[in-house]
Amino acid sequence: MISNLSIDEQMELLRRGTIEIVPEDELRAKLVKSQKTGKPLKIKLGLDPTAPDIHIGHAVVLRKMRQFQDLGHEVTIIIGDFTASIGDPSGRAITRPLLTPEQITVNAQTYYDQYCLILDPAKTQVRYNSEWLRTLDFADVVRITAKITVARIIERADFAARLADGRPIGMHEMLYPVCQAYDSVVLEDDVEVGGTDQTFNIILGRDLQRESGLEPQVAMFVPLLVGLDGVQKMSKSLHNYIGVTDAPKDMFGKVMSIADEIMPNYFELATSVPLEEVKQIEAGLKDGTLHPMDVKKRLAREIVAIYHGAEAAQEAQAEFEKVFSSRELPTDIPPINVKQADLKDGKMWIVRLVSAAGFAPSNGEARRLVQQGAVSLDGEKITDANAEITLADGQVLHVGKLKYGQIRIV
RNA sequence: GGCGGGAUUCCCGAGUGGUCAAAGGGAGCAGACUGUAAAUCUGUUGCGGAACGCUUCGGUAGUUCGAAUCUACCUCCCGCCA
Repeated sequence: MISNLSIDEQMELLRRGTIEIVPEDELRAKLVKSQKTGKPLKIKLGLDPTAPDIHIGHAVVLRKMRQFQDLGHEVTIIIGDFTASIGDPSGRAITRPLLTPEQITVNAQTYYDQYCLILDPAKTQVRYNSEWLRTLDFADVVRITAKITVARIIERADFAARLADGRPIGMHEMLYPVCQAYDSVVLEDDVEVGGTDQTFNIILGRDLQRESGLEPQVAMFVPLLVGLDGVQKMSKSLHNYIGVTDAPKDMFGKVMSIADEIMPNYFELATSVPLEEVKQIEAGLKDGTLHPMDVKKRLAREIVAIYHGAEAAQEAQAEFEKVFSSRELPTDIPPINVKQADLKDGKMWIVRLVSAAGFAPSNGEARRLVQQGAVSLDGEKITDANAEITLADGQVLHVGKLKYGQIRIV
């Protein structure tokens, strides 16, 4: 059912959190046509099944897709299983390693499970681009690539940069945007949504559709969500992400660790808090009537609630306040199993305990942590790296700020 | 195909025979201060129950009392010319 909201209202909704819609009047025209004919628009989203975990940065795009679905349109997810064997050069300074078919299958399944948290499965179609790309023969490839010039390809920012710096570009990498553009030709989609790193690829899709006699897709760009470090884009490989399947308390904690300055950004991109309210919050932060920490707690609640529900969000906040504000022990402390056989007269070397608990990757690291005062047992700090500690069931080992474990002698 | 340049630790990057587990910066980790924010300060960042012990400077084989540093071959990358 196509929404009967006015086109202006729809545009208003869809514009939220986008950087650019190319071109905006074409989107409007498509919406008008769809409303008149009752025929839903086809919205395309390409996913590269490389990182098996979806984080709230990806969610920005997915949530935009969800809006389209709520307005009655249809989403097609393209799992780039074929293109993953090329490796998306987007934003990459170096050539990506290739994935095996097995990895791709596993990742694609994980993806599916995760984006169902955001999208409406009933209005989501999933296609694998190997379906059409694998069957092309070399003559087809020549015919397609003949429509694109080399100058056009190397004007792409990351290629240009690599060229200038003397870093290698594989010929196959130039084919990546071509494949993605060809997906749009096959799909005959109306709109493609993507992060700004997809600018070139999506625009190329427009060109190739036009060249192929189709009505070109509208390109919608959403900003890349900045990661927890506040500097680089959120990404799994940079370890600065919040996964959509993260436990509520982890999600909450991660949000609390972001820089104050990026809060408005997160409100706009990662929550459904009305834009007007976001503006008020921003103003409140500026004139000091709102305390940044309170605002951040609200933000954390909003985000956790999207993926785990409001109740879990409340609990996560309570737990957070308990552990970090009141400095009490967390509710659930994972056990550290210590074998009776590893004890000598009931004692264990502190360094071994820390590394055996998995709190340090090596004894050297564990030793350092002890010496730097990061380790305590039952609240008592241990700084002697040679200490032999008498262990008992139920003692709580605390390392650094975040790591807790409860001794269990087995 | 010809000629030239290059590969160092998580990243960048110094290091041209011993004083090199390898400067400096980034990033990370820990501590202090805090709001698990930022900023700042301090310490730390190959392994090892730690001994000047072991393993590391693209790979292999050498030269040498001694190699990240010299030689040969190999692999990969870059540039210019064709």
